[in-house]
Amino acid sequence: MGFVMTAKEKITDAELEIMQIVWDSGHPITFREICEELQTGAKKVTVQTLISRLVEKGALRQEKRDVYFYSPIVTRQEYEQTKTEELIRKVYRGDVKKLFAALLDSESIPDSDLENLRRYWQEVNNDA
Amino acid sequence: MGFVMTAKEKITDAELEIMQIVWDSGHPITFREICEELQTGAKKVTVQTLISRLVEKGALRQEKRDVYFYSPIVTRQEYEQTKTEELIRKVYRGDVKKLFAALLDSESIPDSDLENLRRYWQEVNNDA
DNA sequence: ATACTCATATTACATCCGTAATATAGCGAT
DNA sequence: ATCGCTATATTACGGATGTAATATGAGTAT
Repeated sequence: MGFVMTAKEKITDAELEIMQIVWDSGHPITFREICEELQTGAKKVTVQTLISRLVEKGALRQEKRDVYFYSPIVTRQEYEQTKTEELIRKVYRGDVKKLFAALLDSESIPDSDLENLRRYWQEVNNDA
Repeated sequence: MGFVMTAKEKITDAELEIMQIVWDSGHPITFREICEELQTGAKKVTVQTLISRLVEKGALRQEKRDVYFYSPIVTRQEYEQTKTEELIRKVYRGDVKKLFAALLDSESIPDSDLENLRRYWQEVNNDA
């Protein structure tokens, strides 16, 4: 019932880059490691700000060892789910079929997936 | 490629409410009509600001008749497409299959669509 | 000890976004 | 001519966001 939703929905684009790295690494990681993985070219200080905000928001857990270690509180699945539902709700106004239609049309979708999806679409539209 | 993208991607949530109304009405509509359709409870002045910003951004066209009439420059399809690709790129990092997985798992998705989708998913995963 | 580097904290700052107050200009009722 | 309403324009303003400068304190190399 939308109780934890607040945190997940509020992760911003720049913060998401951080979360992706933490999610990818299956274990608690340090500031240093995060910086090493980051592709964005942001200054270290900037990365620190983003991490701090994620901790404030309750998206990351911070454990003090010798140095801070970070691990996700919001899981990747939760986040993906939230953002997907948000897309359906806001953009497609609840109509999932329209999302499918867009997927079928997408140029950013590779090859084989598309072909399968297309077949599926035919089926659905035949008995509808 | 990617030449008009700027405008579409930058339509914000509040602005999207306006676009949805303009898209729904198949013809150029006035400020008054937009206000009547809007559910958000925003003050008229606020609606004006949003419309102005949409015109500035090149999402809406403004024609002076007796009074201004607004019609979309960015189409609903273009917008849906852009936002969907954005989701796949940023959240799923290009992996469409993961989007499907999330759809299958979604509690916010109604009934029969889900059942069809589930079947499709089985097929795909059987020969993969 | 000194000078450097690195982790962390505090503060800054421009732009965007949601929301709106205020101002002006035209039209219709009196 | 005047009052009031409506359409449009201009300005405002707090919070979020992306980006970062500055400060501080601990550890390391010399």
